[in-house]
Amino acid sequence: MLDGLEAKWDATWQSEGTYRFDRRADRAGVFSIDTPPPTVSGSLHIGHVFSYTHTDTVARYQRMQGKDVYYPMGWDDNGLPTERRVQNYFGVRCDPTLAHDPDFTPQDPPPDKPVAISRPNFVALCEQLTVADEKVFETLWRTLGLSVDWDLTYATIGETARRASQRSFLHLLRCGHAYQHEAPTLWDVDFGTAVSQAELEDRERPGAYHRLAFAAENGSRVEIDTTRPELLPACVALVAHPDDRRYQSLVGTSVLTPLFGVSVPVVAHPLAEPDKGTGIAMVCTFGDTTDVTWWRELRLATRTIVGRDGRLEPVTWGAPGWESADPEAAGRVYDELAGRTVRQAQARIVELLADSGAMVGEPRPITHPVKFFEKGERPLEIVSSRQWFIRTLDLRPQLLARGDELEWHPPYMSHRYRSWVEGLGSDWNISRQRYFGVPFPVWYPLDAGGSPRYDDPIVAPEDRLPVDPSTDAPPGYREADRGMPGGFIGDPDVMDTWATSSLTPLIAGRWEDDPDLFARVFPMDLRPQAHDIIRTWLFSSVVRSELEMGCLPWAHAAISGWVLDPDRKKMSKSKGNVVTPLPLLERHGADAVRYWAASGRPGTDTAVDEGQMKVGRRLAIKILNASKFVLGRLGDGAVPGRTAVTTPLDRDLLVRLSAVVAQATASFEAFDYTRALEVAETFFWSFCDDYLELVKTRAYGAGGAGDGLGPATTSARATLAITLSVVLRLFAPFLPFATEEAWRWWHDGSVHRAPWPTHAELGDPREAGGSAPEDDTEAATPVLDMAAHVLGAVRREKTAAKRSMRAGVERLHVVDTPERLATLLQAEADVREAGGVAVLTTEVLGPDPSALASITVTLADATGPTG
RNA sequence: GGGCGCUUAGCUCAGAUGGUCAGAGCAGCUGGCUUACAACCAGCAGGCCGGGGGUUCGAGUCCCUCAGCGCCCACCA
Repeated sequence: MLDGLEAKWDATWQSEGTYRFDRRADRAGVFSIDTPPPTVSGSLHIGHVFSYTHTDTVARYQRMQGKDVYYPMGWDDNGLPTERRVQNYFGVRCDPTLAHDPDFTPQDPPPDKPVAISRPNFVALCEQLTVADEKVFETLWRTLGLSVDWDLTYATIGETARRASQRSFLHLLRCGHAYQHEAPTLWDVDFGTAVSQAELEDRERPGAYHRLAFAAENGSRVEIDTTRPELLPACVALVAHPDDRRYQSLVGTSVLTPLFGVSVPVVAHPLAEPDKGTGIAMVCTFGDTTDVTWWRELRLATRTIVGRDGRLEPVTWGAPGWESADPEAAGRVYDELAGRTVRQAQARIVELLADSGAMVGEPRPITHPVKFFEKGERPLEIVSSRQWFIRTLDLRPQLLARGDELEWHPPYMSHRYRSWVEGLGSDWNISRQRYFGVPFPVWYPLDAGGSPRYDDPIVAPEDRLPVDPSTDAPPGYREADRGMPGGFIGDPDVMDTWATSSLTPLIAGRWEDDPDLFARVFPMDLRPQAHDIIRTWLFSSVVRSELEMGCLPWAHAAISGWVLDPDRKKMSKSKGNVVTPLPLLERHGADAVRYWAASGRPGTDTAVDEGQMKVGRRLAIKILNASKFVLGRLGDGAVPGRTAVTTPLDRDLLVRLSAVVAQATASFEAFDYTRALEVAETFFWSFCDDYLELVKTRAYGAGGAGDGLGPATTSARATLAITLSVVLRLFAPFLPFATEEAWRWWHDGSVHRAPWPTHAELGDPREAGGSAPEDDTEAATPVLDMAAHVLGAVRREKTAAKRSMRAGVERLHVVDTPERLATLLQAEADVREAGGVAVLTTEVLGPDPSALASITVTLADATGPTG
């Protein structure tokens, strides 16, 4: 019954342009969504389906509310994940020193040993592969029924995105918000690139304290603890807390490093922790970020030894900056270390220290947090390099204010943003020493000696963007001048992937490329995203919008949770517990999977639950069945309207439905799609179980034939039609396929373009029936509740007697208050029909306070009555 | 070390501003081929709302505290 609906309606929606953005609306009439561009080089997993469904329910709701929904789809294809995938897929590696080869084609099958190719060739392969990946994603999204306008797609490596990234960078450069700086940089030696604070993660790693003895001027020994003895040659000071009495007399003096005999000052700084190790620490250039702080604030010397490849670089002991009490001895020791990785060097220097007697005791193993690039496998090193930065530290007050201004769903997610902004330690490093990314649109002139003048960059003209300085020549130069003395070189770096992703509100809105469109969609209404990238994507987007536009990029941030595996464990490739969505979609259908996704509340981590999907599938089937049934009762004539609803039971149902509409609407306005689904579902099941059973017969019409229908029948038919229409629309955001199918059985257009139901549309059915409009507050026991109550008693009795639901009831005797009995009698005929009751008698509850209401059911052809 | 969230029937979870709030759905059990629906329907059973203390006439619902679980952040000596 459900099978095949996905393909059928996807094709119809596409051909009818159901989700096409129509740019006639002004900003107030538009609901714009800054859709997260999924990383296409990653594998599809169920988490994508989860959060994108959340957004889609909101998009569909807004569309039905009459908003022109701007719902584009981006593909995040720039950056490291794509590079890695291309290297493996084609068996290539990028060598930026090579020239572009226009005739290059990748080998098939890929060679065992990677072929070195130029950056333009490499980028072309990246583009080729991502296009194929994007097709796979689009197919999945369309199967899932995302109401995206598929004419509005962009890629983060695409021309629009490159132009926007470069243009914004040039703006920042002009205003001084971007700057270039040679400084200690967190460096991944395997990827050969700098990384930013946002891409770090701490991992607990085993290490060891090594206690080393330095020689003080007075001949005594000063002992420090270090986990990185291999950095001893890079030691530039010892540091203690200013209040630490043990070391106060040493501060201001110098000590000699063991093995290398370098004289280093003993200094004081409040960051030194008296109870950590011996309370006095060795400062190296650079072992960790605290070293950088000390080095910068105390203006210490610079002696760097770790190179970009993670190995110790050669050093000339005795040369300026490398003075030693015994340069020859220092040189001999250092020769043992140079060229080794930090790990190898550590093993060797520990032996040398032990032999020299400078090691105090044995190394003491500990575990401690070590900084890693989140995608990396080796601890980060800190090396000195030239990088581009965006000033974020100075911006903190504005960023905090913007965070308060943004409406967070759920609200507590704002804490993560706040704590991130408050904890910022450095400006945002946006340059990466990689290849598949947006290049910096600058060149550097070469002086007569062929050295680049970095402080005098040549900036690309904005009307030429996007440019690639590795293949394009700057204004006033010819390509032949590249690399020649007096010529130029291009900036070799590309931007951090977040430097582009942070502009998605601008890129998706076609900022400056299409100012008319941009004015209609920006600032966007909604940024949906997961909570793990608040510090990266959300944060950086706020930064860029603040600097570029001086406002928030969106009004609302809807933060979705993660999908956990069925055992509630976080899914990860390494654990092998990643759930792929396609088999689930095939097994249960898109509506069913969407139902499961929508049952995950905003911000809540949710486990994959096929049981929920089965429930969703059942609901979708029920909707089709109930629709078929209702439509079958409506007869051939015109469907009567709301004014035909006169029967108390029917009016009661619509009152209840009106409340459901109000709740669902309020929930959607608060981005609580789960609640909206819940209230619709609860109503729908009771509608099927009780109301449909009660009016089944009446809706047929007594004599059946044509024009002789009584008002009771007309009332039932009107109620059924109105309710079905409203219910289908309430479910449309969640189950777009089943609702569309049922809707088109009796409508021409799409349910997804139908107006969202309103209270006004349902009206006040009491009023329509001409009775007691003031009755609202004193509804007493609604007719439907009373009828369902009695019907339930009849069912219970039949079940207890192990009889069929079709079994007749000889006599039904109800004892209750006069008010409740009166309510019941308003639906007497329906109750009797639904229960198969021959005789219904009532008895008013006596004044005796101990008297109890009761229902006595006497089954036909059966034994003992009970109550 | 700081912050945030969670702890309610076997399972997954609802329970605004404290007073029909002890709920739903799965699973379980008992029945029924009821002319919309057997991938269905009807019914039943199920919990001292993590522990302790407090505020209140009254607390899953507010405050304090303890214990687990999860996540985010943090300067690697």
